[in-house]
Amino acid sequence: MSLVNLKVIRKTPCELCPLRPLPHFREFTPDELEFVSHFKKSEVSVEAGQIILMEGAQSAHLFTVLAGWGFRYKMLEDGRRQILNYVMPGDLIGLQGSLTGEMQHSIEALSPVTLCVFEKKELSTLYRGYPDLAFDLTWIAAREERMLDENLLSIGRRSALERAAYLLAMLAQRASVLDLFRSGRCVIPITQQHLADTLGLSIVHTNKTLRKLSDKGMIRWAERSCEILDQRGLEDIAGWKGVGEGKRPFI
Amino acid sequence: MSLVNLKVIRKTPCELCPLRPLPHFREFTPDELEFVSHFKKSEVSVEAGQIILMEGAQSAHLFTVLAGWGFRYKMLEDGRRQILNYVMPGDLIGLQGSLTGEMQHSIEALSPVTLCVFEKKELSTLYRGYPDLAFDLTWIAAREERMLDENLLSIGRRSALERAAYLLAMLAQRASVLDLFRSGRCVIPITQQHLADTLGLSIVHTNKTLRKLSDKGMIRWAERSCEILDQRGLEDIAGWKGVGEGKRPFI
DNA sequence: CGGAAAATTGATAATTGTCAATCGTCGTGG
DNA sequence: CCACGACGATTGACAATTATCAATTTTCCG
Repeated sequence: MSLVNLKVIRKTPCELCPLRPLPHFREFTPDELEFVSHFKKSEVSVEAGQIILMEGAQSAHLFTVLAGWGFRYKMLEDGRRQILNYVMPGDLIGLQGSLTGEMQHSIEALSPVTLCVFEKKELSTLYRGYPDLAFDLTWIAAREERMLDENLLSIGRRSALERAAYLLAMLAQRASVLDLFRSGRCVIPITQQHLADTLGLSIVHTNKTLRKLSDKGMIRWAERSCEILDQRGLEDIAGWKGVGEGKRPFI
Repeated sequence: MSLVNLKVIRKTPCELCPLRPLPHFREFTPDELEFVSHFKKSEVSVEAGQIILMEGAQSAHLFTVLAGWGFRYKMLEDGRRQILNYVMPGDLIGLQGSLTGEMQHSIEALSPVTLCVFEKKELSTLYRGYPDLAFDLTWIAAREERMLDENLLSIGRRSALERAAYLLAMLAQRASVLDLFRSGRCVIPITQQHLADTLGLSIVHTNKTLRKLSDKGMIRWAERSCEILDQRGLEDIAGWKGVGEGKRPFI
């Protein structure tokens, strides 16, 4: 079981979900909202550094991130790690494992994370009774696919500097539509080791690459996290124009 | 419109689908089979080298590959190309574009390809009336996600030799469960430029890397395609044990 | 005030890319 | 039938990028 280190806490009613009011997410019908409210079984919190889902596990649950940052990754037998994508509030995790039986990747918390807990076995109820939500689930899977396509393009064909710029710009953009930067400062809770394992670079070369971005005044490191000072500049280096996602479903 | 160069040909009835009898695919109920039969509007064929779907297009259709090989890719503005994945019989293409409105990647035929044509706007009928098929669609999207995860791990963390071995072993495995190698010989219709653009390597280095695999007697180039002679050997080099997929849905 | 984890740096090595040819195959037109 | 051109495969020399090694230094946290 993969929930060993999770702490169950009280459940925020879906009607009061802090994410739903964001203009970024699609509206629910009252009917859907009620279903999801029942679909959500509880809420758990995880500390930074803990593993939320482990490759090979057969979890009975899936989760939506309510708060905090995490990352999905895979490892080779000799320990090399590749971070596949990051998860942040509104992201559904564990769907892949729920469908195909066994998790093919692991997920770890980057910061303290709060999760809504759903039961895998109730998915069939969702598919039978709520076709719009079922559609949303496919949409969500397709969105993840699109992000992976972008990452693959980046790792396969961009230089180290372009890659780093793309990654940071993308993270900043995803976070900003979630209104995650209340402080006005755009801070990503990540270490250089995480970035290296995402970019497919060594830690040393990652450091030297980030140094170039620092020298240009585009980012700054502090408190084991990265502050984005010039998102537009990063996008220019990457040759990437942020995706103007309209509304997006979530569960 | 993206169907400019497609040739419409007669429609093979789904009841006589040559793929369905394969042990690799899940069974349909008679009800589902009838729906899919109506869902399928026609059949088109595409020549090798032609583009099936273009990034940015808003296709009204989605397709299932009935025969032939193709590949999904993205390009940077300066022409650098990254192949994201390959498509082969049984694969659904265009789903991502159908959901999010616009294709985010292109798809090109590697060999002559035959496609079943479906209409995007009838997806809602599917979701409302056939929850099991809706579930399958999500499953299919999750499967693509899983393959991308593997590719990302490979490009990010494996050496050139390991990467090439992984890619060829993976393609051979996917093709073999489709019974694509009737001749007894496992031949992949691909050029070294395609492999290079998949592996994130230059064409020259790809050539030198493949040379090492040839020298070991694991592969052989002939007629602009790659014959796999020692699939197990490739898997060993890659440190990858083929996924033992059980039955898999398709539409 | 430690001690551990993260960030940084310089030197050197390994990997991979670029350039510039050459060769082979195959289809086409003379 | 052969010359020709296009495309793909191949090769060697050299350059650029990235990795590895081996410290330090800094920051964080108890």
